[in-house]
Amino acid sequence: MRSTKQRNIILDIINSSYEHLDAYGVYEKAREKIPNISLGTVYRNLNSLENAHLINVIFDGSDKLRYDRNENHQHFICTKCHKIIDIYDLDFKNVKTYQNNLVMNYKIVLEGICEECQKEE
Amino acid sequence: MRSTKQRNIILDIINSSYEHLDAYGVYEKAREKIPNISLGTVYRNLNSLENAHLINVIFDGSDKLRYDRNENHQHFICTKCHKIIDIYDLDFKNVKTYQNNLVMNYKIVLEGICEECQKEE
DNA sequence: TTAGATGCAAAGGGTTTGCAACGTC
DNA sequence: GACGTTGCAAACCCTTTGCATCTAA
Repeated sequence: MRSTKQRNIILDIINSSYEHLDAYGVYEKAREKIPNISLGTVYRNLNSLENAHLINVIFDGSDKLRYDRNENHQHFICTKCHKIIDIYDLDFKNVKTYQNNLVMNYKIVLEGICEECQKEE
Repeated sequence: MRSTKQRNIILDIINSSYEHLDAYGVYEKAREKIPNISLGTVYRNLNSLENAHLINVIFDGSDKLRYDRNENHQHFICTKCHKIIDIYDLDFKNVKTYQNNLVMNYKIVLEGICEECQKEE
């Protein structure tokens, strides 16, 4: 993965933002630095940065994906307005509320390479 | 939420399946019971069943959503082939592998209603 | 030099939606 | 009878992709 001006700026935008931007939000911020950057470039870089584990994707329950710093923390996501709240102090025993947010359920996902895919190539 | 033949069958398909079907997969199975059911009806019911917390949505990293029983368990998701493996015995301390699957990272999401949305209506 | 990256625009495709007819309560 | 639900098809819109050009290494 080469280092390009576009890729560096996109990574910097995500690393310095706490807004959990979607792809278009990243695009808008990137245009402030590179006015003629294309949305396709933003999408391609978001994908490659995520594959390289340099950023994270969040599915917030809406129809678009959102992007986040690669930093050890968890999320509360509102199922009504899709707000994402960072959690740095998760106490996982009997979480019924987090701060003043009502927790209805939780999801834990382990991500990785399955047994079959490890065998390939 | 009314009880309809379509909705009952869709719920039954998900409750009796361990395949983590996507919407089209649910549609195909539903057509075996109701040949003229429409894909729109499947989508609408998947959404309303999920809002009612009767089923769960899984984002597997591909471009489509997948649906799952509402039962207390967790998932391993392969980032290459998007296979989903049910986890019933998660030991959350230092998970580097789950069975023979290589775990690269994990995500914990609490879902619920945020403080602001609780005030509305 | 050359393989990967970009800009542009069009295509793709999963999901949503408008509407008339239907079914549930 | 009122209103939620369905079937159908079209629209939506987020995301991907083909291609010529550019650029990092």
